[in-house]
Amino acid sequence: MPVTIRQVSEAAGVSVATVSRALNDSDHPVNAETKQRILDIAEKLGYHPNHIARSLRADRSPIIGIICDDITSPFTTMIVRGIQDRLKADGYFCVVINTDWDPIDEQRAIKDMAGYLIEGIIFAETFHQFASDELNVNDKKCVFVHRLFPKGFPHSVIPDELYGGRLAVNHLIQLGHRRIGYINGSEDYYSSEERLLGYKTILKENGIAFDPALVEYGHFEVEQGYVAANKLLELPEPPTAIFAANDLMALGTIYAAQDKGLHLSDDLAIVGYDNQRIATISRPTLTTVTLPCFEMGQASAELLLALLNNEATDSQEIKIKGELLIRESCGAKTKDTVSAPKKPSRADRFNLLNAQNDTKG
Amino acid sequence: MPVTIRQVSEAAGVSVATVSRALNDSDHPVNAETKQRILDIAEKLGYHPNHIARSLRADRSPIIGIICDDITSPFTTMIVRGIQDRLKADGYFCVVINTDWDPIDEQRAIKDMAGYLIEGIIFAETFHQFASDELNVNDKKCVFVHRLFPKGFPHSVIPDELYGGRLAVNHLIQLGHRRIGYINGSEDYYSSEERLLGYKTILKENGIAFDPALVEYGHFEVEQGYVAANKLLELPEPPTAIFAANDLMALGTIYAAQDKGLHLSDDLAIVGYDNQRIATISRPTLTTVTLPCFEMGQASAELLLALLNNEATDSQEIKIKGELLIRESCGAKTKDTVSAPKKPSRADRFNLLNAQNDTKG
DNA sequence: ATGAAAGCGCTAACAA
DNA sequence: TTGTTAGCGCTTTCAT
Repeated sequence: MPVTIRQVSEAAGVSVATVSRALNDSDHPVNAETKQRILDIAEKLGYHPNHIARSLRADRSPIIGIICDDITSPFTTMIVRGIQDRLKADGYFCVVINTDWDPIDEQRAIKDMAGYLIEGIIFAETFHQFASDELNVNDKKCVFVHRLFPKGFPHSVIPDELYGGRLAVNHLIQLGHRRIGYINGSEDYYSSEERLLGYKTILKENGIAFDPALVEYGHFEVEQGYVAANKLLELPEPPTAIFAANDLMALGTIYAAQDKGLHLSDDLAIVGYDNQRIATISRPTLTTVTLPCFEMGQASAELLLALLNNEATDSQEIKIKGELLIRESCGAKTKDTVSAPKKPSRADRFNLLNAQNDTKG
Repeated sequence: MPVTIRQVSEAAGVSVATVSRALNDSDHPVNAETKQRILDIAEKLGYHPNHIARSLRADRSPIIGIICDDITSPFTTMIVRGIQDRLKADGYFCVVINTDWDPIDEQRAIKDMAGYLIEGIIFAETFHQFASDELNVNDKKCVFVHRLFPKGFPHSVIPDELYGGRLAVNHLIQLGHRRIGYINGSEDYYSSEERLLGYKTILKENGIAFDPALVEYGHFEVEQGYVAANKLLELPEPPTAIFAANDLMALGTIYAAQDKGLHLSDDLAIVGYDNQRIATISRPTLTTVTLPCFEMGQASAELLLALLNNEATDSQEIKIKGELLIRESCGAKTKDTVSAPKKPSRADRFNLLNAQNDTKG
């Protein structure tokens, strides 16, 4: 049976109110000695506050809900981690619910969370926009990170796609390329439009004419990158560099170039996007623009905290910039290659020492 | 302001007790008509139960804690998803806490969770074993999935490593290979020992003598697979097939073979382990043994639920079997290659229809 | 079949 | 500076 505030009060010979005040650094004055004694006794008795009782009293609980379609998506995972890290610093728990793209599920999740007096909800990479009614009813504070933005919910965090497109293409231009192909993402995506805009503007700023023939589209899979790259490489005047809208299509581009007997990165330079694991282990390793998911998660948590404190009540759309990671695929100087031995992680080192019963595989 | 049971009772002209009974399908008899009326009114008023109040009363909350080192590790993510899915079916929320390999953090996490009247904790891939005191103090029910097993906590779920090793090597033997190299994981890991045992037993069962020269070790990185594969391929009598303890080292093996001008999979067959994303996009795609993380997560949730119902009180170590996925790297027949176009996921299809404001990238 | 009321652990308004 | 007490929303015992 857990120790309660009452038991502490009896042990200390004071009232529960005094104990509560001492334990919570209340504004209400408490004698310093008494306070210390209470703290000691609480410690000795192994007292833990009952958050449930506290929440019932306060009509709010230190839990934030994260609703996503599937935490298993690598981007979502990183966003969730960013949120958790930021909120942990403020003492919040995170409840994560997957909806598997089912708006009905999402509605139920919102209801359930409301029943738990959850203070706010972050929607992370959930690509549908039907659950708004439920949200309005329960008028929770909420933030949307990297997803569709329903009307009337003005607090969101997204990556700066235009900037990312500029970063990638600028790098190729700086390396001397003038004829640069672009394998864009699906045609009507926000990200695709923005990155294409970045591609166009940076070309223009460098006095390079935009050639529509150099733009292909794919839906973010290796094979589609392969097909698109083949089209580009078979143009009468093929590009000397290709920017792909994600690392998987960049890998498809590598395969296409290999099949044509091109030498990477002399005959063809490639820049990817996302900085997924594949970018660090492909041959050549991929120069790529990061999709700053962790930072986006942190920013969304930060924004939610501001909302909970009734700051930042006006509409806010925060854009997070990614960065360019230079690896081998453009031939630029780099130290980050597959043949460089990796420094073992903290976990690895621990495992090496304590692996007797270990099941890591 | 959320609707309470009191408001429903007033609207229905009955006592709160009756409402509570009606709402909870209580054993206590309630007039059928009255019950229906209460249900209707609750529905109309938009009543949601306040879980916090309910938990305070019941002295337990429908929340399960998941403690892991880092949810960002792909295996951990899948385990967590498996847990969530299984527990969702029973109406539990999951709170996920990352400890970043810090045992102090883990202890604090356990304390915090206890304060939330959490019913049980699942430790998923946390590779240290210091937090046991805290656990004992709070005597929560707990299950360990794919991690170190502290003494005295007998409920665990792990992959069947021996079986996995047998699966991989058996496949190679069936394809006619007699000289099979093995790039094992770090030497003192449980998984390494078990898989090596699988390798040895299946060889023996097929009348193939064990040759220690065919076994190398690496710490699960591409580069270490590359180095180990080179050693094996430079033996006086090199293997015709190599089994690598994870997909990354299998990729290193592909690179080593390529650098030696070997043709995959005619000159060298390769089997990996884990079925990570890379296995589906490498060239050749990797035949691999799955690490059944999702299923392990489900099983651990199942086990915890049994514990909470006071079933399964005796010691239990559940082993989950992976399966062999046949792709290109052994030359066995397969339909699963990189050039096969992928069927768009449900999410993808949705996005194609609703991508106006989409930020996917 | 229904209701009244106690009480889960805590905080805060009010009293002393 | 400390104590007393009401009450958060709910379930359940006891009474009717």
